[in-house]
Amino acid sequence: MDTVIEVLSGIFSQAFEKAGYDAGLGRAVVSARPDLCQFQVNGAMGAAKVYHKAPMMIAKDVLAALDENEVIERVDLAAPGFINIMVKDSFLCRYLNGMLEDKNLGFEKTKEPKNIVIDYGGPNVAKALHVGHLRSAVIGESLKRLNRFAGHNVISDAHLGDWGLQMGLIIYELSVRKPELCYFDESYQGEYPEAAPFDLKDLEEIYPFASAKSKEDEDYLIKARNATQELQKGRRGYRALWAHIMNVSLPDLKRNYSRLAVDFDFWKGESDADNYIPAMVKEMKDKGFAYESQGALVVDVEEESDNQPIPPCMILKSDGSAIYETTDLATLVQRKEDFSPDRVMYVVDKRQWLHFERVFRCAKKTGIVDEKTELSFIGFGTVNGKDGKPFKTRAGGTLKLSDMLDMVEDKVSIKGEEALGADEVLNLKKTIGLAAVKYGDLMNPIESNYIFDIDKFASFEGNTGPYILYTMVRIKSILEKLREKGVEALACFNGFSLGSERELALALSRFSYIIHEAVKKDAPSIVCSYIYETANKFNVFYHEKKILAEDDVKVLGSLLALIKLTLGVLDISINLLGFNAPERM
RNA sequence: GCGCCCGUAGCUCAGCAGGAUAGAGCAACAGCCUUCUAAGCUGUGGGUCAGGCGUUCGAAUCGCCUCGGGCGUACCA
Repeated sequence: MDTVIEVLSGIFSQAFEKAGYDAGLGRAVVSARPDLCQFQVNGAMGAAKVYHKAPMMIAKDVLAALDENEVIERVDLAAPGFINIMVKDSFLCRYLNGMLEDKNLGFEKTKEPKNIVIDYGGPNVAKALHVGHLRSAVIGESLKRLNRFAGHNVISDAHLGDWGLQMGLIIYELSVRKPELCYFDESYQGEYPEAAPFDLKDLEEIYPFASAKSKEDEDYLIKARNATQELQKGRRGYRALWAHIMNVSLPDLKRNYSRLAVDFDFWKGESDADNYIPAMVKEMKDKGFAYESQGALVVDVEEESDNQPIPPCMILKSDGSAIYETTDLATLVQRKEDFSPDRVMYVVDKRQWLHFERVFRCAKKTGIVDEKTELSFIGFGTVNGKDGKPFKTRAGGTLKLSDMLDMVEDKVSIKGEEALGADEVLNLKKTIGLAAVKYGDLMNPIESNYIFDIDKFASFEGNTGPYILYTMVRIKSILEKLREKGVEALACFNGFSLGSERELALALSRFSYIIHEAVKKDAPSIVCSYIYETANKFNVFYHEKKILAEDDVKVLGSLLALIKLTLGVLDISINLLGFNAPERM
């Protein structure tokens, strides 16, 4: 199904063309003045410049050229050249009935599916997920779902941070604490123990400790770097420790992501790129791209058009070990082999812009990816605390993601809790809390910083995830009662009696357009504003009309269709955002 | 230094391929539950869109400048 905007744009483009103007001027948009019209076309004013003619004259020409159709109820002209459009209720009903019959509510999948790899999550192993990891996970998951819904073939990859300095830091710190372990004995020839010499709690303490120490103690940092290098070169004991770290850490990461309803097709990491590094480096050298500079191996990526100095892309550090540019490049080699992607999206902190700019340039320059492969940097803003600085707990530390979720869930109070089973209450808290957190994040444009205020997140009033869920639960409750009355089959749009009903219907008719926009712009926030508006319009209508009290069968059919479609729109939308609604709350 | 981002209501933020009267939420105040869940709905107050200049019939939106804040700027990720 074409979207309503497309239908109107089609009609007006034809009219512009027929009247002798450029067809592109006929683009319709949703009205900025709902008191005057439902849609508008502003092309007459744009055309005035090009055709040296008064906008109103052009608008009149267009009006005269308008073909008869079953869509438009009325067109008004307003100074200086606005074309204001009202559509026929009959058209709207036909359109909405079409949506109702389709499982995707009239949304058309792309005719040119792409292979898209989305790289998000990016957790460091051996380090608890904290609120800083929230955005990548939540945004990436939504972009994955949006692109899949749009018909693309999407592969999600967590891209674990498991090969860099953080591993060397842990290994070195362990060697300081427990030098007697066989892993550090280079002459050791036997099998290493199956059990790790540490547990999750130890790891969560060791990494921050080592990381902090390396920033103060240069000698310590050098030793950690050495450990990193030896790990990468394949020192047996270190590889064994690395495997222990992975085994201890990964299940916990998976638990955490699962709690966020975030899942990955692949849990590959930087370490998986390791096998691809030697050949990649050799090729870059052979082709003359990579050269030695200050002891390190680099590829120049600066371009003439740059308005700032762009440092070269570092392929190997001066000690020969890999840096995150190396692993990101090698990962592109791996992804090309495994998935031949048309597009690779990186959902990462926007402060990493320059890093990815260099990686992308280097990948294209050296032919790791071809020119037409789209490499997208989806940089998100920082999560700040109330003070406007990167979020910290009151004690000054980072807040663990799981603790944050616990806090939000604790603040969810369920009405009539006594009447429900303990399990249901628990599930409700999880469902509502997750909606609050995800919606609270996704409603912000990706690139914006936002202030993470736990009280605000848990307040659940106004424009929040729980508001959307609450609206859906209201609809489900009515539908359930109508099911009991056995009238559910009547659902069919055949007209509108109330203004609020038509308002809601118009909002529903925009569903496909909104999803297309969100996909095109990589912007889940567009879906959030849309469902807030839709839920709000439903609630206005809800207060105005007692659906269960309606006796007229035809009217009831329309009302039923309206709320069913509202639920459908909200349901698909929140699923694309990455959360679900309960049956009651 | 160079570059990028931001500055819109008391607070937190939308809006920015120029378009009509700049929108939400929170907070404040006033209403609405014998009737489908009040986590809701209605209304009121609140703005030199940081400031200046320019382009345009029209600028929060585009360009230039100034002021304020944040971030980035080869061996962390």
